[in-house]
Amino acid sequence: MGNPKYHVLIANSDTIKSLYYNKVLTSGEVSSYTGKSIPHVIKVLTELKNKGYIEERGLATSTGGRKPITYSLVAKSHYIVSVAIDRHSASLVMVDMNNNFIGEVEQHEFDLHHLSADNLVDIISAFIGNSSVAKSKIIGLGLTMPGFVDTVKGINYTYMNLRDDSLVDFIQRHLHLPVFIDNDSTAIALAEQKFGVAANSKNAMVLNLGWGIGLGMILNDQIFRGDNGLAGEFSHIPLFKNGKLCDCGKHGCLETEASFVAIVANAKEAIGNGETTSLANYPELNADRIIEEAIKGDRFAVKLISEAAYHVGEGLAILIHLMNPRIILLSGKGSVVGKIWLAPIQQALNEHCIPMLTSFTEIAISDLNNRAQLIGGAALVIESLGKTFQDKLDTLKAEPVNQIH
Amino acid sequence: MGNPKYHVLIANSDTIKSLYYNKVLTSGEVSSYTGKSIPHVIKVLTELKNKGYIEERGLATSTGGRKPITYSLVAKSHYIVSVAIDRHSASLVMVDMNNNFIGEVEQHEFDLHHLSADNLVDIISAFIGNSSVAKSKIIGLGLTMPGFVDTVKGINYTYMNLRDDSLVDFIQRHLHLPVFIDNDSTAIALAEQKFGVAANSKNAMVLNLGWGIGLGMILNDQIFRGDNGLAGEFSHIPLFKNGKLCDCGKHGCLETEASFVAIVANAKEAIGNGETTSLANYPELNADRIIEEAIKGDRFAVKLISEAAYHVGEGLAILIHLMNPRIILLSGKGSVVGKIWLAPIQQALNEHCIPMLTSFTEIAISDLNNRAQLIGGAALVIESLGKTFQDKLDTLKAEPVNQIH
DNA sequence: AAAAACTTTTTAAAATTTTAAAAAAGAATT
DNA sequence: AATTCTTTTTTAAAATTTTAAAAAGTTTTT
Repeated sequence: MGNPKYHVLIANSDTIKSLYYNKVLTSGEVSSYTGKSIPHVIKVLTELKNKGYIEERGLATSTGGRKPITYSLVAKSHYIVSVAIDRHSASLVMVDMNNNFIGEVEQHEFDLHHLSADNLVDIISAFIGNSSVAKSKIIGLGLTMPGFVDTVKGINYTYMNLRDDSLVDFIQRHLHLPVFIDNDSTAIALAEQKFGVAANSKNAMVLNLGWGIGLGMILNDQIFRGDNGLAGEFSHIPLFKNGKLCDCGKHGCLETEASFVAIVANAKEAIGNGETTSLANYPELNADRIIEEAIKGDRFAVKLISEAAYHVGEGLAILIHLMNPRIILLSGKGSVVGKIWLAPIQQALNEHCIPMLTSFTEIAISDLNNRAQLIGGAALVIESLGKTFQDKLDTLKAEPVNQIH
Repeated sequence: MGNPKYHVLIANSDTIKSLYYNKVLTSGEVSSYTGKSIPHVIKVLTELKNKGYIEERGLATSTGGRKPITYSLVAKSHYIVSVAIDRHSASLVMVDMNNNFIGEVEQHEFDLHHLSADNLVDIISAFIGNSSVAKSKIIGLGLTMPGFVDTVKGINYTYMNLRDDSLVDFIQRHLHLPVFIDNDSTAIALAEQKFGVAANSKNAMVLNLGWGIGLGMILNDQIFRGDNGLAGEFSHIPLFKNGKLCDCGKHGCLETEASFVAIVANAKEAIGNGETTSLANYPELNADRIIEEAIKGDRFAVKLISEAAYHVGEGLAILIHLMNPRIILLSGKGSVVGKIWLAPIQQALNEHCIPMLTSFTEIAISDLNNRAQLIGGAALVIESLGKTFQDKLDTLKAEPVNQIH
């Protein structure tokens, strides 16, 4: 069964993680991240260096003493495949051990409802085959997508639900690679926690402003997924008595007033009533077009987003009362026009929150934007190094992973 | 500085905690709770036994092998003072190391808005003085109360806010005991996690059904307090467009429809309109009277609670979408009539939740009832053993705790 | 009743990890 | 330029903790 790279990565997972998330660290810094003593950390670093996993990166500056040696992971020693799926497309990218994207992000368009697990395996297989990276250097695949995802069982109850089989097991069998799955919004939160604006926040709410409004949560420095991985259904909290039917079958979900689902519906209705806007020029409207026109300055597009933003703020007021987060971070594709969301959200919070609570919570805009989900998918694989990864290899003993190499 | 009892308790805090929460354990069980090997655990247990902290409790049964020795904490080796405050009273009790209440629970009535820190110190001081327990055997005091509580700074922003001083530091200086403070609902959640129905739930929402509706959260097996200890303001989530003014200054809080605040207001209004109910016999109505009459079977009292319960259910529907808890536990004084709350809550969830989510969440009723907060206060002291306790002793070095002994 | 099977406890050796002190390297000060 | 101070790295000893094997105690089976 044994591929030695896994043993080394798993046995030293805390050190590997700290270097992956921080790029360049001194032995002292690794010591504080891992909670181990410096002599011990230096022993581990030396061993990892000798095995080719990490390399020295020169001396750091000092304020009056010996300059510390810095270390980082050897970027091209291993790779991770990140597959980010949304309701209408998949993005695939190869990520190296310094969290760099290798080559172009590959895009595929489809309707997620009609995507089969076979289709997906073919897409990923071809991507890996066409890449410049030897398959033996790939340590795993991070698959992130909307829906009710059980990360432990490897099942997405909403999409590609295989009944008798787990989606993750299915893909693993065909690709002979360890595969890890997570919800798209959770992946975005993970990316923001490790590489984004939420990096130093013990408690953060990360909004995925997309077709719906996803929510990824960082609580007590941990990603929170709920008891079955189904937490963060912000889009479907029952908030309005508007009678509007939601995709989920209920009425009055936040999504019916506050997401691009609502924005597009409102746009179409207003255009039908003769609203003068550049949006009227498009035969078919979607989130991307409205975002584009809002950036160009179309007043009506901005107004539509602002109205939705106020309703998002009403939902966030609830969230703040319940969770008392350090930061609420606007991320996902809609955050490209983050500034438009900001003022109405703040307005809603002023009206609906206890002032003491809002005073402790900052509202911020992501700088990872549409790369967040892909970064999160790769981080998901790194994050699972350690016990989760070992358990996966153990369960795959009978049917070994990576036997092709 | 040193009182040796603290050193032993702190150095072996994981073992002490596992025994306090589980009463009687074998070495193997302590090993799995603490994550240490059996030879190591046995060494620790032997040492604690020799020092008089724990004792053997005979052999446990076996299904075909050597019977394991069981251990528990020596009940009378040390004590904890638990002080549970609500809006109108304080309860004090002495708790031994087996989580037994020693002597009677002492009650004091007041309006919390008019209680000063000096008053409180006097009450606690007299209670300790009148108790049968030697002060040197008391390891600490757990103070639990409503309001915005910062457990780290030891401040309650809502009540007894001393401006230039922290409430906890103030009490410590006067009692010469380590003091730990927490929000009432959080304490109840802690009690339910360690000794109640939520004991085996990784994720639990514990409702404190009282004058307001408090919420204590257990997430990923940890008590969650938010970034500043202000999480769980379930009572004040803005949910209704009813225009009703809430104590907090906002309109339409959950509390305005779903708590005993609302129940009492609705009762008074209906009685004014001639409603026939045994509640009409009371000159002054409060939560306790309505609960009493509901238990006796007064139909109107039951109807009032049921209406409030439905609105609580509307709030819980939001909570389930956000948190995907394993269990929602009805606790606090209102849970004495838990069955009355249950059906309307379930009804609201059926109407407002995605069925997949409700299928994973159980609604249950506490069996700790009004003892929960006191148990939680004592558990708070035990839970802080380890780093938190050590930090407290360190900051008190200059002004030593327990120097009186 | 003796043997076998099983579980817990004890013992001893091995490993991991930390502490403390010394050495090395660089910056600041005289 | 030499000295002093600071920080990092290395070394060696001490401690903690685990692993593996043996011993002890109970129950089940023969």
